[in-house]
Amino acid sequence: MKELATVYNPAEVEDKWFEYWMEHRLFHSEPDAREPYTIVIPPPNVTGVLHMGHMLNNTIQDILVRRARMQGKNALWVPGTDHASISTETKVIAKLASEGIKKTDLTREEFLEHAWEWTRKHGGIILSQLRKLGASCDWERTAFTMDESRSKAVTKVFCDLYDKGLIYRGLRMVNWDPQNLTAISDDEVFFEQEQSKLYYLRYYLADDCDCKAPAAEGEVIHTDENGRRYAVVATTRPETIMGDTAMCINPKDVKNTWLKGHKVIVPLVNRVIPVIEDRYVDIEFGTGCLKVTPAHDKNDNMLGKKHNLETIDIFNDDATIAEVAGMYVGMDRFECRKAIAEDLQKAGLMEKVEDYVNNIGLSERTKVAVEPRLSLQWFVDMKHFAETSLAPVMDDVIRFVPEKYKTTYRNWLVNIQDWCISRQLWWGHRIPAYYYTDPVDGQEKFVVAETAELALEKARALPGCESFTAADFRQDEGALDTWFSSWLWPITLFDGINNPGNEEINYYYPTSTLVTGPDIIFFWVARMIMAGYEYVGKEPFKNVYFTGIVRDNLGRKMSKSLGNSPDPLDLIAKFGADGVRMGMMLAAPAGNDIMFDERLCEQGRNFCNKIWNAFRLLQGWEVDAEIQQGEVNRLAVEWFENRLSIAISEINDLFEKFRLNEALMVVYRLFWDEFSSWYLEMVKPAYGKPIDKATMEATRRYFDSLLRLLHPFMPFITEELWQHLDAHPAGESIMYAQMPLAKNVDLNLESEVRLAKEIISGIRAARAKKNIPSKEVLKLNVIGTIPSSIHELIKKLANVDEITMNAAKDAAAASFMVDTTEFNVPLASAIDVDAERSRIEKEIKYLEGFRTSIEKKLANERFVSNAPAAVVEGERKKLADTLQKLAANQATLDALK
RNA sequence: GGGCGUUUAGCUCAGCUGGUUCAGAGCAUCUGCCUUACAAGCAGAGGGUCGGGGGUUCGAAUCCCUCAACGCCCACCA
Repeated sequence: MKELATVYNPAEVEDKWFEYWMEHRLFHSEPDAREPYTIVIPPPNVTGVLHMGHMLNNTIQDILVRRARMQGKNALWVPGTDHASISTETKVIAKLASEGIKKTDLTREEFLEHAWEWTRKHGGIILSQLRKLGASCDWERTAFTMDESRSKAVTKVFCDLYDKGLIYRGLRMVNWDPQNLTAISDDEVFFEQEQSKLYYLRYYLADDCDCKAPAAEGEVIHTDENGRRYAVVATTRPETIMGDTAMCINPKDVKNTWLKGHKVIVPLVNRVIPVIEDRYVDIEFGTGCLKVTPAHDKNDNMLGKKHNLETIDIFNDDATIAEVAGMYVGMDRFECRKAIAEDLQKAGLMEKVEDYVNNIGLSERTKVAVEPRLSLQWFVDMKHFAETSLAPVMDDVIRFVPEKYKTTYRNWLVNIQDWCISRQLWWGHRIPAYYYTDPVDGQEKFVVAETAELALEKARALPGCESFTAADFRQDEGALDTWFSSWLWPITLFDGINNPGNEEINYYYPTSTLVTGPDIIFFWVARMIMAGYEYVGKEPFKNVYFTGIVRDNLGRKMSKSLGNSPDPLDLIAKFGADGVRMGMMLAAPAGNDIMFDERLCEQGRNFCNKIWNAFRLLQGWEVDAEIQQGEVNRLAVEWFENRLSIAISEINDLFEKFRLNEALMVVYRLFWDEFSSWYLEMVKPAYGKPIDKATMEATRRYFDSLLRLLHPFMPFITEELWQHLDAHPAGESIMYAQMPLAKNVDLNLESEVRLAKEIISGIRAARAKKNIPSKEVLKLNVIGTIPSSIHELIKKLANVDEITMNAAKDAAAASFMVDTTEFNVPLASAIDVDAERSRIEKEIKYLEGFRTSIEKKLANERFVSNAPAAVVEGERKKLADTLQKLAANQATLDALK
């Protein structure tokens, strides 16, 4: 073996091993007799770039999948990308715009060609970045939500749900994105506070002449300088007055009873509208008068339906004022607001304007204010799905980690709204609805079918349509919401829609664990559960692990706009993939946000180096088969076996609870403290001396076990060293080495070595305090006894050449206590009597206080009678120990005087 | 407006159904060491009245009430 550098260099080994894993198809899985362990990747946007959120998410998935693989399961992690309908279309439009091409200049086919080109060019970048991280996905299975197989399934499901009556087409209020010119679902709208104005508008009575009755008690009647009466309406959107078709008051509103049964005139527009009454109106808000614009507000629309009001849609698709408005035509909605406000002012129709903070809905993608709009769209009836998908989560058939998200999930399901799935976009799965004009009644109708041919067939069966040809049909121009394909992901990856009951879906489904962010619990997680029960009759996954949000060290969310998100690839270049993985995981408490700091990666890198150097050490040892295993080595070997088992049990438990950061910390400390700082020091031969065979073999075995435990977290360095440790035939990998199992623990041995370690630390502390070099050999006097089995160990690690038990107290020695036993280290130089005395006095004071508190407790009749016997017994033992310690300290103090 | 969560050492977090000296870990800090695996290291040390207040209890970081700060989700009264 050639000499290894003193510093681990990740760049030299990472690509090499990834290629090795790929070359030998070690990530690949096929159904077999083993228990499956399946993870499907939350597909990142096909044209996206890897960010820290992906890093965290995918590191966790990789850890789970690698561990499962090493536990003998048939582990499969399926990668893929999402076509991200709106996001990608927006990007393509922007790219075309930069070339001076407008989407409207292109045909659907031309546009899609550009989009595919863009996808081919940028798609897969993110997947290759994941490889850098070491992601052990079965890359041969890489899927795309819009590839042939997935597309076919999406269309099939649409038709099936339509046939079942669970998908319908209807005119509904939807959230309209006037930039992308498409409807979006409720979940794609986010709200932001905005500093705006509340405009108070005058609505004159239309029939003022016959209602001059004096104001009744509590009435608030507005009258202008000419004695004409008017109502005042407060609105944030004066530009919608052209769409007003009523004014509404609360029937219980005393202020406004004088308006009942009258008609008012819409300012500027001069249209006469009725005053209606509805309890919906908040008496306290503004003046208690609400202008009703059924075409442009969800609640107004509800009122419109209830009171049979006319609906005037005054906006074009792009939220400019439409022809029907009759004024301000072509003007942008916000321009129009300004213009109208001015005109109202000039016309004396503006009572006042107040500053007002309100929440406005913005489109998640374009950040443009959403326009509530009546529109013919396709919806999924969610009531049915809500019924099937609530119980499994509440009953932990599907386990949510952390559990708190069960509540979130339930709240959403019980208030569920129908899902608007149509988008006026081209990039996506085209809606398989075909429109035609019915020759019988001349009405526009449609058929839903998987293909145009089937649609034609279906239509020909209808009366009067027997002679239809393809030319009589027009396919719906819209595409489906991206999530309408994502919700099938765990099924379509195994072809479970097109080919139900096939071998793969039967084997890999339900998948084991889904790792994703809580931000898409509704978009994706909930809907996958719905689709899972609908199409496979089983839950899509057994566990859902929700990761936190990655924040910077100031607690700010990492984002492109803030520029506080490091480029993951830069981090990998700097610290190595293993270092970055470890840095992320150290900071990722189960279910909480992670406060990421580059220094964590530094810690990861340092750890790699520690592992590397531990390997260099044992690699340098020479074995002499002739020499016998000494007492110290025998003890050390047995003891570390114990430590390993204890740690393995802890790790198993932590993994079960998805507390991966804590599991990592256990391995970290096992390797660094127990193995490197203690075990290796225990068995390390003197310089230039050989080591016995038994110890060497045990040590190599332990190192091997440690590498296995570490491998899920740090795949590269562990593979590199595992391959160095022993010669393996080509194609073998630590990836398939079995995870070590816990053995029975010898508690007696454990406590003996713990005692030895504390004594050694005591001696080292005495050295440090007295500035005694570690090379200087000392003696140890025990004022009492310790097991003889640990004498040699103490001598070796504390550099002591003689241990005397039952020794007399020596006032001139440095002293310390472990448990109730006192130890003296005789010193050549005089000790500082004053300092020593004051230290002991302090100790005595503390012990006295402690004693008093226990005595008080034991003197308390209610404690003794109420507390469990074991607790009382424990207190008695504590008291006895304390008294013993006090006596020892007092004796030392006396001797110093 | 409704719901959920967080608050423990300088930082990031553990502390389960109250009770073993329970106040812990890692990092950072300080002191001493270039000891022939590793200075990206070794050895040692210091550091917190567990957000505030009240209550239950023999006993509270842990249970209850209340207040405060921060964060997230849902709703969206014009």
